[in-house]
Amino acid sequence: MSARGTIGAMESSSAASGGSTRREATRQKLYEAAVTLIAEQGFSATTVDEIAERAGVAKGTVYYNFASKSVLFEELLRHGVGLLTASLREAAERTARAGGSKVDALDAMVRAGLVFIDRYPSFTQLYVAELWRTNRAWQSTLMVVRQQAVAVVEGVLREGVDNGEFSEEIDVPLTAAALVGMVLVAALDWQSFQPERSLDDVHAALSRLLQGRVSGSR
Amino acid sequence: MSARGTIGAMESSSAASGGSTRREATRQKLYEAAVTLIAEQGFSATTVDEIAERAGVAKGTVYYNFASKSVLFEELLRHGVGLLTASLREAAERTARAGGSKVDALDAMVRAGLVFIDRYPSFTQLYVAELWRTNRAWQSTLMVVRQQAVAVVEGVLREGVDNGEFSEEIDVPLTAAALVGMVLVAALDWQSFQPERSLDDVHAALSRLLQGRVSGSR
DNA sequence: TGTATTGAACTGACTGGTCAGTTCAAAAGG
DNA sequence: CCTTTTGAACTGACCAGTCAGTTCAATACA
Repeated sequence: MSARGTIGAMESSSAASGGSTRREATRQKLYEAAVTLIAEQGFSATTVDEIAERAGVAKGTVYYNFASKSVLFEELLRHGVGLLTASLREAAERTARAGGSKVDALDAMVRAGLVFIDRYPSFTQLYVAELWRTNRAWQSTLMVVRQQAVAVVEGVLREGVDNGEFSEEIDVPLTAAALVGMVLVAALDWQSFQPERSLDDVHAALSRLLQGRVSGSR
Repeated sequence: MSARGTIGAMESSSAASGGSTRREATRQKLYEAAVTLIAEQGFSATTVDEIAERAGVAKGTVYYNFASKSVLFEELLRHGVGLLTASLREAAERTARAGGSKVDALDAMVRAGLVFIDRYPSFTQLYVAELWRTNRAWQSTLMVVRQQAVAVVEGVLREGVDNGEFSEEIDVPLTAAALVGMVLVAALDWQSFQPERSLDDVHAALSRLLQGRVSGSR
């Protein structure tokens, strides 16, 4: 229905390991249904019946394809963050190959982040909502997966410090977290409160902030 | 148990309007219990029985004091964000009175935000987790309350643009959201993953980022 | 002072409903 | 034929909200 993508388009590689295409297709529909419902309502408030209904599939099919509701959710998480990490890494490498600076790499990653959030807003919503919870079954999955994504940003920062482009005084992990937060919150606000704005627009505003071109007038 | 504060300590002013002290005290205990449980598990996964038990109160008491589970939650939200907004506003005014620049005001607000999150980590967690959900009963409460907080930051940015301290090209609402996000995510990460660090430490790192002292080496 | 009265605050067993997860025979699908 | 899907029925746990009854503390009264 929406023009937005669904987490996990990309396994055209179903030949390997013998996953049947039909099964993969219903799994896909289930992911898609689950991600939007859980983003809207939260995990506990979303029922398996709802997921099945939105996916246009019988309830039994859910349990034929996934061991439980939470397993379905965990696989969703792993899959989505995998996509994000790959996209960030690709952006960093692309600028590196083009001989760009580390600031350029950071900027490219900001854009990659925005593109991701634009494409998978529900997933992002759901991820943020769950990340800082404690006492949940999938806490560890979430931690692992978070570290993968943040590590890419940290890597670029560290390289920048090493080659003198960034100050030695910066706190790499904390700065990385802050940057991720900046993009995350700005993008979610963009989606929620001014969806008419273009990605370029948002990217430009964040670039400015990133490069300290805020203070100091025109 | 924890040294952390509870949302809403401060109504010692029970004399006015005849609010009984006893009732206020149990309300307080219920807030305290609810905020940590919901932060840990989410709204739907937290039962009223749990809240009552942790507050050391019978279930009926919850319903004597609040119309429903979600009303309890909404009042919690309103109360907590009220505290935050007041604190941000106070920080901005304090620097203004001391003749500080707008960057100083921003910096003071970053610190105020960190202090708040340090004091009420559960509340912050819960707030982030619910803010971007749609389809929820308290969506509108949340929006109102969010706008109050972000508006304070926007105000300072706008004044800075007006007096030439900030570039006219900055996008006020988006930059405000990005700044809030920066502090929020950095602070939550600090709490979750390196709680041993000092507030000053974290504040220094964010200041550096805020003032664009990241690129350009020592 | 001691005692009775009153209304607010609190209690916890109970109810009606919901939901995750199971099962299965039968029908596609390929 | 072998895999996958269907859909409906069922179970058992769990949970929000209710309500008749109890406690508390303040005030009135003797």
